[in-house]
Amino acid sequence: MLMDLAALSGLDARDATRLRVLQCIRSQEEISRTDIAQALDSSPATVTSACGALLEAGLIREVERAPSGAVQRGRPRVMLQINGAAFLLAGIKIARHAFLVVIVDFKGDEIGTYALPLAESRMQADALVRRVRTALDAACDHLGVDVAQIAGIALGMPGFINGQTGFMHWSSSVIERNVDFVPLFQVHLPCPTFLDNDANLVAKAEHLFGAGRGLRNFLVVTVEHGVGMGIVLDGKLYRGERGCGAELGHSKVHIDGAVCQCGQRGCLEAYVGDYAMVRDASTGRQTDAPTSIAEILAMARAGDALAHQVLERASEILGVALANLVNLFDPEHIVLARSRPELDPPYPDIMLDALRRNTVQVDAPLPGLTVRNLDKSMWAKGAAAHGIEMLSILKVRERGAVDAA
Amino acid sequence: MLMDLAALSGLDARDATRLRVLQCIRSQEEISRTDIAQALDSSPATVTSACGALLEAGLIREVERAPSGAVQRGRPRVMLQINGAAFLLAGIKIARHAFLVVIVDFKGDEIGTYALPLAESRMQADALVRRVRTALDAACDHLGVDVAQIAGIALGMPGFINGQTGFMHWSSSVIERNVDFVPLFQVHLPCPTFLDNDANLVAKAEHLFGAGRGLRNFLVVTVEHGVGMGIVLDGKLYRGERGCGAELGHSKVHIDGAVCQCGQRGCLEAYVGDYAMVRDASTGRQTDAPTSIAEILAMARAGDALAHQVLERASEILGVALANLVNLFDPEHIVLARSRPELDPPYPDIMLDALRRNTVQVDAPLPGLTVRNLDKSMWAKGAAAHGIEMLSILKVRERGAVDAA
DNA sequence: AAATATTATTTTGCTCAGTGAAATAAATAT
DNA sequence: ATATTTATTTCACTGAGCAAAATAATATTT
Repeated sequence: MLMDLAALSGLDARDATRLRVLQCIRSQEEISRTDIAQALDSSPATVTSACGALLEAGLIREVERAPSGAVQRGRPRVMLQINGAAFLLAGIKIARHAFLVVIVDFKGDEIGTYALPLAESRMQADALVRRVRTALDAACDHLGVDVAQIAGIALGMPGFINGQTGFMHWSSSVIERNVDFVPLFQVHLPCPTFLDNDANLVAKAEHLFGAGRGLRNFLVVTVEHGVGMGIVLDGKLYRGERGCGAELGHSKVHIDGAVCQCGQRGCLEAYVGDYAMVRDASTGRQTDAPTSIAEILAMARAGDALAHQVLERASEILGVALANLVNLFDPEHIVLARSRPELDPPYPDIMLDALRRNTVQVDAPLPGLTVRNLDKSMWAKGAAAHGIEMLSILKVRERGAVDAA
Repeated sequence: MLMDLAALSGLDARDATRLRVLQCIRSQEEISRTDIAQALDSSPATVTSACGALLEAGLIREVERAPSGAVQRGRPRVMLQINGAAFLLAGIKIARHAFLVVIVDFKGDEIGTYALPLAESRMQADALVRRVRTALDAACDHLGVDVAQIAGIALGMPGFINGQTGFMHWSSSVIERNVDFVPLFQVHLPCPTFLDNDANLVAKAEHLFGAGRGLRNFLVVTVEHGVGMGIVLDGKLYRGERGCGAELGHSKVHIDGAVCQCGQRGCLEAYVGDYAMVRDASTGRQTDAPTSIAEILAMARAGDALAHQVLERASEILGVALANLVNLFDPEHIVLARSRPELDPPYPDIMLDALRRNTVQVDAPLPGLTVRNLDKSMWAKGAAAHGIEMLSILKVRERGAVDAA
């Protein structure tokens, strides 16, 4: 229901069932065995046995409190929920100028965050992994957590990365190309470590904890310095054949249009990315050129025509880009995550209007749209979500091994 | 491997296995049991039993002829292949001015085609289904096939259609909206009948018989009057949440661009669709306005600047649109199916160049591109492909029921 | 308070798809 | 002819998931 289970390596049918049950529980705040059976369309007997294993492993727990709402006749259902205390996990976003660490528990609740500033934005893979260790230790120290309690680490990084294998084809944060990080993780890090593209991880966070909870088809569009996208289709992340799809930021919105940081022309992010808006709003100014979206907004508010025009155009183009996504993917929902500050009126309306005017009209309502702030911890939380998912698999499998012994 | 089997209604595990084996055989010209076991990653025992059922049902057959190539030691493998004679099937494309019927056998080989011209391009659902019956009878008559031999019918129609349920939300060929065709089929047609969107069906045809054979992620782009797209992800057709995705023709390539037949502006097909090119190449001409792509090509060849410019622009825009698809979907392969006539040099190169220049650069090679002629029978063949797939399911299940008795 | 009704969960015995190992089949090599 | 090799089939078994029966825990009725 939530993830591609069959594709997970070395997971037998029983583990897959347990995992499905675990994810069903996670997708609700709390749920009874009967309801799980119904949700997964399987027999109560199967659910009982899977829950037994999960309880024994400490991954879930029974809730004492009576279920709220109208009291029913008959034996009351026992609600199950994720046992947050099962273990801790570190999500780390490899950003340009810092490593952002968030420590979460198994339920996804945040224990705390920590940022390790960086001098250089690109480094050798080996040095990067050592730095991750430094960041982890510092974060634990800062938050009063024993590093030994951390059961897993998940890293989010821009670039083309195969999240299943931990192989990085290219990243703006790493000097080398084509690096297999797995051996590096094994040498330098104290626990299982996972790596994936950062936009994918935000999609995963939305899928597990956010607006995408329980949805099968939705998109996450991230707008900050550049523009990224995560695609969830059929309940699982779509990565493309070579692992380099979802490059919305470099889809073309104009023939021979504005120059992009990638060197091509007419890329979406060359109009709506932070850097592009700053650049465009600075054109022709000798002094007082804006250096951030906040400054452009302030200037527009103060009546500056160019600033207004840049914001207006970006809003419209982003609306059109979202409309194109609706036309192509027809998703259930789109999450638009953009960095602060939020845009003032009338810009959001310009975007929504462009979205509406450019989607194919059918009877069915448009997909839902959630606009949310993409703060730094969101990225790291996405990494954590990925880690939770991967660790769930490990733990369930581990438990299976214990059973067998 | 080839299709979402679990999603098929009422198909138990055994039927699903048989179907997987059947599709594995279909995906190769011929294949031995051993190789099937390897391809499906299952045991030879399982394959033996599945093949037994399929042989008994007459859906496959053993090939007598010794396998070609170097003669091996040991017991020679017995090659299996689809038994084309298992049954016949009619694929029917509901086009604007005609019903195009193609009769194929179970292997997908064409028995023959037939076109029934239509006076009106839109009609009531009921009348349409009656006409389908007329077309079927006429086609069988014309091709010397007994209608009773036809085991299934598949219809392809433009519009928003749920291919699983046979429910049509909207179609340009039908006057009503929101029609459930299943009861109509039951009343008027002599055998199981399936309905789907036409671009999806072309994708299916490519998947079963064409350039998409054995691929998991590929796109089919159709360019004729308008622009359509079929998306195959993870081995199955992606239809979007509301069944109205893949509207590539109405994705926007210009803000406030050319007017499209859908009423919006800047749609891809308002630049590269046949109607748009004819319109644009006619602009400002009092006489000798072209009425077809062939005429525009002839004019360009004769040195007409406007005709050349229209062709050049359409080629470039189509290249950019394809690049955007690569950037978003990162498919294994793209099939570009366009109606005759083929474009002369330099237009294909302009398109390819635009494609290359606008895709995100990674180490991995670009997805493959097949440009193919989209003749009328292709659509109908797509319908037939869909019908074969659905009928395979029915037949396999039927056989299961016989076994049980 | 006891009996009854109702709903949730667990237990039990069974089914059946898929498997590994052994048997068999069909060819080549010696 | 016999040994070797490879493909396929047979057979006994495993194990996931299920239906039905049993049990548990509650509310309602008598």
